[in-house]
Amino acid sequence: MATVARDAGVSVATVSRIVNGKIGRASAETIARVEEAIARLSYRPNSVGRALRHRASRVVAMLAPNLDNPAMAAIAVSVESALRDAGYVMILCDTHDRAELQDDYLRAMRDQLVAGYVMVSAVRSKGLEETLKRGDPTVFVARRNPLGGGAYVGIDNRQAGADVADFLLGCGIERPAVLMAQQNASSTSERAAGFIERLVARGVPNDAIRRAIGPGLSHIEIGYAAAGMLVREGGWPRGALCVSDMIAYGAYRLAVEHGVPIPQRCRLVGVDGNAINAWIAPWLTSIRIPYESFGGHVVAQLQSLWSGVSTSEVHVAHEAPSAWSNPGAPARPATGAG
Amino acid sequence: MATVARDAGVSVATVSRIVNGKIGRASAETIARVEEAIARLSYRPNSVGRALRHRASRVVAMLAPNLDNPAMAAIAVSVESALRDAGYVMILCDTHDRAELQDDYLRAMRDQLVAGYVMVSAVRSKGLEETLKRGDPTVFVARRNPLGGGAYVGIDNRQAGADVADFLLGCGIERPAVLMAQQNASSTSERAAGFIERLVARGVPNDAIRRAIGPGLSHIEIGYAAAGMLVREGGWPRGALCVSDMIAYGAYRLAVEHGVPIPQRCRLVGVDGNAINAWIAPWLTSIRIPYESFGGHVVAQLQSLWSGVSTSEVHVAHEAPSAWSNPGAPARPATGAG
DNA sequence: CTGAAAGCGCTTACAG
DNA sequence: CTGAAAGCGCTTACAG
Repeated sequence: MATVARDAGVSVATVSRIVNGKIGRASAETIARVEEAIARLSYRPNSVGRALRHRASRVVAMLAPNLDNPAMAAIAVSVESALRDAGYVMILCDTHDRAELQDDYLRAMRDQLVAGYVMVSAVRSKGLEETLKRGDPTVFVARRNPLGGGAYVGIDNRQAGADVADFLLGCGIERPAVLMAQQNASSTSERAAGFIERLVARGVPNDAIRRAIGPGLSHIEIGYAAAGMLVREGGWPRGALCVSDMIAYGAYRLAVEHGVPIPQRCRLVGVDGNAINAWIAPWLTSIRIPYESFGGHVVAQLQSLWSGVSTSEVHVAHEAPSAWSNPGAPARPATGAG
Repeated sequence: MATVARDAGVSVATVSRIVNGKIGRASAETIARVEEAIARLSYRPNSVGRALRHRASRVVAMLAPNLDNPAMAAIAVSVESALRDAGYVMILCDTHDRAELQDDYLRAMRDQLVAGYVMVSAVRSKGLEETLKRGDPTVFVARRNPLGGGAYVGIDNRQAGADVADFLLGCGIERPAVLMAQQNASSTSERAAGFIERLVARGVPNDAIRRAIGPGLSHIEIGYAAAGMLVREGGWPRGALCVSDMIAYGAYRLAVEHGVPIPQRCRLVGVDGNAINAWIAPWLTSIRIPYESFGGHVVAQLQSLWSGVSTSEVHVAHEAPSAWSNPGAPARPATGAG
């Protein structure tokens, strides 16, 4: 910047103003000279100097568990792209769903003077509490703030669960089961709750709804284990809600091992609608969550926080349960007929 | 830091030295006092101030196309974790395989004073040329430097292709085909080349090897399209190399639509060995690339570059073609018997 | 309309 | 063994 200033015969203050578009009645001639110097020297403002001065960078931290999950990857892609359009870049932190790692990252990100935090499926932790208390701009995605309150982007999980209940009942499956995780996140437990509530409301006896709860953190293994428990304690159900697509994948593997045809013998309904399903999981019905639209909402929430506007939860609409459809064609909503 | 200094009754220079462990014969008493102050005030050094002074941050930029590809996600996870262990954080830039976006990011990352670049499947571009000319620490992953030279981490793609040729021949499939992408990356074109070379070397007439080349950027759609071309021009082959798992997924979809049983009627062999295959793609044989080990190699390469040591290419060993195996159990290498 | 100066948080020769 | 001072690249009240 000093070089540009010298080259253009002005002060660095002037260069700074012009670079930042703060040209309240600046002389057109000066502007031209400076811009010419900038171009000639191919000068680019240094983000770090700027960040130090502002005490905030144009970097946003995204903390997420396991990118291995296609749903997480989809969120990351979407948020990254939306941030970029808004002039920010994203540091990706893989927390593996572990509180200590989350806190390590939270600290490291603070040292980076990040402009905000995107917490995907955050877990409760000391550091999260402090971040929130400090008032740092934070938006929660997919899983609500475990400490309550705060900006949030996600679907109405209870409704999604209810939709699956309606769908399975509509398929003539009168005693569907539910496969879920032991470590309960708000999102998946709400799906299960909404599912069960609706079944009960429609006349299914509460104790006729079989619940299988798999241990661990990996949803795919949870699905495999939960399906195993379910089958051991009473055979394959005719249909089941898997609270995430990954859980459905795990259950599928067991079905293949048992030679149980899916979906003919047991209809599995997942939640996420991973893009890959349309290619290699013709057997899966899933509630699609439009993760590709999450980025825009997350950035809007952040911008509200930055400008001091209070934010509320954003509920993105999910889609009806649907299965296999033609590539390129719009998703074919499954009719109740199964 | 000034606060800590005041609190401990020393200068900021002293605090800085102690924070950075530069305690050449420092008085133990001073150290204790400073550390106590640091703890009391829960002081943490500011990365941005540090970066400005050093003119280099502890941030590494990773530029990758489409995280939607599980292989890319696996690389991102691995690199992120290895960087973290080395005290760095990772900015993730999704280039969508487009040169202009890659250049935008390269510029933005330079402004961030990133310590290095991890280019996953980079494309040739002006900005890449400049970055390299400038001598910025850069390591290429999966796809070689399109401009030649440079640090690289990946498998021996030619050998992988040859292995698939041996495998298919060993299955008694005498006229296997190959499905590949039009936009040729070094990695996938080397796989195809190694495959064909080996087939020819083992007596398959060159013009008996059917090659299907799909257009576009999305490997899954490339696979679908390429399979379509292949089938239209001579029916389903008895076996094929798909130069990536995603391409195999695309081909699989067409097979399902055609009612062609995979692998009985047509054995598909992919490359990547995505973790998900073991759960929902029992029909796929794949060469597994141990992406989980890439992070360590990438960081080692970067550290060499930082310390001015010249680096060479790192070739990670891939695994033999294998299919469906028990979860938790070691991958069962497929025998030639099919 | 523009410049001089202070300061964001840190590090590092240079003195002492 | 430790401190005063300069400087990394930028922004912004304050003067003029």
